[in-house]
Amino acid sequence: MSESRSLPRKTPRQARSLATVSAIVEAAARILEERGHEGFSTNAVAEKAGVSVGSLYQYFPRKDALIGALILRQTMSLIRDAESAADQPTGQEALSALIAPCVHQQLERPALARLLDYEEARLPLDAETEQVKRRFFELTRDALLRPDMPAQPDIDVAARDVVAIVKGMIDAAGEHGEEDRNGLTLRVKRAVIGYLKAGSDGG
Amino acid sequence: MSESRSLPRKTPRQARSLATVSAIVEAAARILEERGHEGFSTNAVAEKAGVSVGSLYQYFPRKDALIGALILRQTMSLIRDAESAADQPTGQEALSALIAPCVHQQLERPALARLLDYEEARLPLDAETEQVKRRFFELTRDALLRPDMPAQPDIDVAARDVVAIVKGMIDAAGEHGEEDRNGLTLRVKRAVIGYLKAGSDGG
Amino acid sequence: MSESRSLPRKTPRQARSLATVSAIVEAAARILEERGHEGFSTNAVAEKAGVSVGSLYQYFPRKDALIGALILRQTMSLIRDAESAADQPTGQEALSALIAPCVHQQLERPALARLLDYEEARLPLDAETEQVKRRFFELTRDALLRPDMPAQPDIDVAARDVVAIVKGMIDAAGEHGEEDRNGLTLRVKRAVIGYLKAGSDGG
Amino acid sequence: MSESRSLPRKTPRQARSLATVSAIVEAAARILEERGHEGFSTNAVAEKAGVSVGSLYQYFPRKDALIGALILRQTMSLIRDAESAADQPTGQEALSALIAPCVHQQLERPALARLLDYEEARLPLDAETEQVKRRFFELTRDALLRPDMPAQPDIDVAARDVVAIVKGMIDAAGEHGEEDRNGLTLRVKRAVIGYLKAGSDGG
DNA sequence: GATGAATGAGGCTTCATTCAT
DNA sequence: CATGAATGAAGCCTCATTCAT
Repeated sequence: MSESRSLPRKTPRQARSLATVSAIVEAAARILEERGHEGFSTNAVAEKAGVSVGSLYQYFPRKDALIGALILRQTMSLIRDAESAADQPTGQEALSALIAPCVHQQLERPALARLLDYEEARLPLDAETEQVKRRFFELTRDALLRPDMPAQPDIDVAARDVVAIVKGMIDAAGEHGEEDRNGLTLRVKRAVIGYLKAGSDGG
Repeated sequence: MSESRSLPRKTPRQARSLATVSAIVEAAARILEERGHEGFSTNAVAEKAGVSVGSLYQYFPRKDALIGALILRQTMSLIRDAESAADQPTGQEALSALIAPCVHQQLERPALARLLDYEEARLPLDAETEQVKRRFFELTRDALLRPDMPAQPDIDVAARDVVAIVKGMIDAAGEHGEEDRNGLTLRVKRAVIGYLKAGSDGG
Repeated sequence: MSESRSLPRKTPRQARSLATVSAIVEAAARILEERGHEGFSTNAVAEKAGVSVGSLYQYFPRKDALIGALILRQTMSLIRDAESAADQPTGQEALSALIAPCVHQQLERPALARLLDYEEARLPLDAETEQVKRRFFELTRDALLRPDMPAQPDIDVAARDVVAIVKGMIDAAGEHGEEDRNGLTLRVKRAVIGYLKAGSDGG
Repeated sequence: MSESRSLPRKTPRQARSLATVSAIVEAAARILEERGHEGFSTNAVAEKAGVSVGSLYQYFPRKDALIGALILRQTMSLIRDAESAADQPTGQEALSALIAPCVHQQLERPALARLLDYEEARLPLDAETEQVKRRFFELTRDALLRPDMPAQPDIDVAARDVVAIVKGMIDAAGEHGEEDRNGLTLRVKRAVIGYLKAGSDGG
């Protein structure tokens, strides 16, 4: 609905266009990582993608749309992995299935993750992205409602807090250059469980 | 003592200039809040501060120095309040004394806090700021070492995680428009305690 | 081949841009002549060239590059004419063939010549310009080595002095508003011959 | 008459002021040498002179006046030494007495000399400076009129050419980093004599 | 007279965006 | 559709000059 902000101005029909679009998006990611916000210019992205600026503007009506597309790409990639949480037998396992992809994505490209985080807060996101993000929240909420999880007085607040804890810890780890994904995943899960337990008995 | 990045290029000698400097810093804060990064221009800051750009550059050698000064100001303000943690009889109370000022600062000016957070990661901080930040970390570490706190296998990791949890939760709250400071403080503390307990018995 | 200081940042591929580039260079020359260093601004040059500043910066990465290109243009123009010196049968004629183009260029646009002279000393020249200048020196040296020229104890010193004398006299003439090119050429040649004769017999 | 351009706005009566003025002028010289035109700012000069900008403007109404004063200082210093030419018994000796101070001044501070040369051409000089320069020209003319000098068809043209030759050679030497003053003086004299001889017999 | 804080016009340069080819 | 030259508003920053203290 507010598509003008981040969706490609024209949905690519041909394979070539698809390839172009994803080359551009990946180039955007790389420029962002390598040069930060300061060096993130449409010309730089086009050059790295091996296309002309004109072509870039064929698919992305404005600079922000590039970031929007990037956010969508990363968020969808995250949710694809996180969906498996729904299939886990226990809450504990569901939680792990949620945290692991987050850790993975953050430590895979920490600089990118951090920058996109910032952008997510700044930019008006398009409907699709919002929906994907909502889905992640729901998965979290559902995991917390599993029978093996400590009961929470307010499940929405709990879910929000859990997401915040996960985000906060993982982000700090990325910034700190941490590389032990399993260790980090464990610590994050421990924190979440600790929070849930502490909250279940009236806090 | 002096750091090219964020310290005033000229230490103000006259009363007039002291006023100018703080007017500029506060103007920078306001512009950042109201217009975000995009609208944060030296001219805008100077105008809002009621001085000329020239004056601004008399005290801040480059645009980034404004942000640096702002970060220092906020960090020092935080630490001033947080120092009381050292005087608390118990770890529990020390923890509260640490969390409360964080919550206060974040909810007081959420947009500003979030933007400065981003800048802290991006900018090379001057020595003074680094030291103040280290001090906050030490206060946290000391609190966790109190006898009434669950013992941690690695105190530094624990302290870092605690800081990350606090930051993550408070930041999310600010973004979400939360206003109940006491409630938030309690939830954060609960999360921290939960994490510490979960961590003390080997996870 | 490429030199960051004065070569166009982008080699023009289309006919359009070739025209743009030379329009810019000529505009630079004119602005320099009409307004001197003080009035030599990129905006002024762009305006006089009838293009936008952006276009100017598309081809010249910095202001100095404009001057560099101008120096190269003038030096190449000079050498093109001076090359005929190599074909002259006698040293006397070769000398004339060297001096005449210098006089021509200086009196054609005296203000420009003088300013560029100053810039040549100030700016780091790119490889191509250096080479062209070296070529001029070699032509001079070769002329002095002809059999009809008085033998010199140190041919390099002699060549350098001759170039200095020529430059000094012509520059002064330009500054003085002299217009009689033939007269000037003769006087300069006389000075050079006088110097060479005086130097040949041990000084 | 056109005093506004370079004379101190107020003639210093007190010893202290005199000291201040010459400190400023020398500071100007140093800044010019060390940082060239680009770094030559009134603030830099004031700082190096150890006075405030305000004080500088007390004595020099505008930036150019600094350069004007510097030119005057150097020119007067030159003429002071060159005056001895008038006392020499022969033209040959008078010529040497003229050339030597030029060589001295140029090689003493080559960068400064070259920059001032450029300024002399650019700036409207005040009456006093003009007069001092004229005096140098007269000394040269008189030397050429001595009986032991080759007769010249046009004495003014000859004097101008001689000055140009001297300037050209000495300047090139300074630029080239030459340090042998005696050798240079001899070569310059040889060139001048050569020119004069060549000119005396109708070319 | 001296000081140095303040001014603000103006110069350099970038970069999102358009559009002729 | 692709290209890349062109645009020009806008941002950063300097520095000659003034003036209140």
